[in-house]
Amino acid sequence: MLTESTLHNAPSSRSLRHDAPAHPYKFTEPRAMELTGSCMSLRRNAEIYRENDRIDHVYQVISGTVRTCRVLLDGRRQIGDFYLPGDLFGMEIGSSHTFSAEAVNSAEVTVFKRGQVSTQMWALLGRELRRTQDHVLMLVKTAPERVAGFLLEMAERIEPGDEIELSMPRQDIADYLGLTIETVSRMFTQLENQSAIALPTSKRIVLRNRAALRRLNS
Amino acid sequence: MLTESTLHNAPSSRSLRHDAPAHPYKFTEPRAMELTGSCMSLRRNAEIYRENDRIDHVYQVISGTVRTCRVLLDGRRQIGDFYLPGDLFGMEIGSSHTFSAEAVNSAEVTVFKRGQVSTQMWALLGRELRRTQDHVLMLVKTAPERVAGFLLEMAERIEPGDEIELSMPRQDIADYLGLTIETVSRMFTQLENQSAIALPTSKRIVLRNRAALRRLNS
DNA sequence: CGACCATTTGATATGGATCAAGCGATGTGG
DNA sequence: CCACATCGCTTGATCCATATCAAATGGTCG
Repeated sequence: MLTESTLHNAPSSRSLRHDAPAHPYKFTEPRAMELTGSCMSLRRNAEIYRENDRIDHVYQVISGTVRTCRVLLDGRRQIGDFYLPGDLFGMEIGSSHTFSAEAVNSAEVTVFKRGQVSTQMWALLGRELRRTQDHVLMLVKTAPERVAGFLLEMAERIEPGDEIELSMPRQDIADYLGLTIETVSRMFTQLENQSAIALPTSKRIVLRNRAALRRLNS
Repeated sequence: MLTESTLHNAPSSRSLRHDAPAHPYKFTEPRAMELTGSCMSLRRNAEIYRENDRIDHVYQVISGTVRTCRVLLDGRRQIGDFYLPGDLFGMEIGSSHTFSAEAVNSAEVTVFKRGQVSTQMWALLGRELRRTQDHVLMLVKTAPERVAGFLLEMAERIEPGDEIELSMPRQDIADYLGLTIETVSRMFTQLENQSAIALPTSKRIVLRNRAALRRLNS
């Protein structure tokens, strides 16, 4: 089984990206070091791997949140998925990644050579497929449905409780749901007005009426 | 390797569906028989398997086209993918299907027990994941981009030539792209006006300017 | 021919994007 | 400690792409 290495490596500060497109995806952060079997500490927006990089590792989130994404020529960004503590990611097929992976905020990640997790590969790939299929379904729904679905999904993944802490900023949610930040924000306040949720702070969400959210989620 | 059985079975006419939702998904067709290792002949819109059915087979398209889909409560339908001759489908993880599979038009399909293709499972699953990821990316684009992308994708899968025969009706294309038939139709005529394509008939498409399509596809 | 279905075309409505401004928290320097 | 810039989020006003509603066209099969 997977074990967590005790090694800790500060992210290297080599290979800064100055070529990032303008629109919403414009970070200029150090690229994370790739040390097999070790635990990497990542700063906000640090890259773990990049689109087109060779695939030869699998990663596990120890703390924080990781996102995978692809950027279109014109700067539109699509977030493939969010990975929370315990989740494995980096599982793609072929010789190179079609997504890049980045830390949403400070995070720790354990890196494995693919061979080390070969017995889990099957389950991993299946989980990935299932989630991507659900993502497709989400993208054909209306804005309130997508946001309600997102909240239910996060609630389910984080805790059994009714209060959740969204680790990602609005822009990430928007890029995951194929909406704009303004629309995401409006949907949140709309849900709040319907008292389906409460927003003690912008990142903290209380699910006050799951049934209403499920109804929206259609 | 996979071999094509010579057995031919007419689709059974048991288990007609009368409970189908109203909106665009309203077929009332016989459900296909499931005979292991055999070659099934399917009529238009015949079901091959249904959402929530137990997963225990893998299928290969011999002739015709197959679509996988999911239907939301309110009747909105999402097509997961189209499968053309030679393609394997039915590959999902878990105990039951999250999609149903149906013949787009008359089709022949060979059925295998999962064990028979276990060595291909890995590649299959990977291909499926990759295509689903591309589908997600497609769904965040604009209507002209989606349609251009769809045509390029089909052209690539069918032949090296510049003329393609779309086996599926506009409604299926619309449900695949998350658009309406009207919008799909308008995009076709728009592409025709830009002489990026020609439409000798509504199902036959000549790619007259792939570069223009690729530019749109962004 | 005439019924039926798929597709196209046209007119209008609308959900979400875009553009622009306001607001609240956090941090920095004087 | 307080101006004041900065950043992420929210709110408002307007616009536009695509949906919706409705009708015309065309193709197929009896």
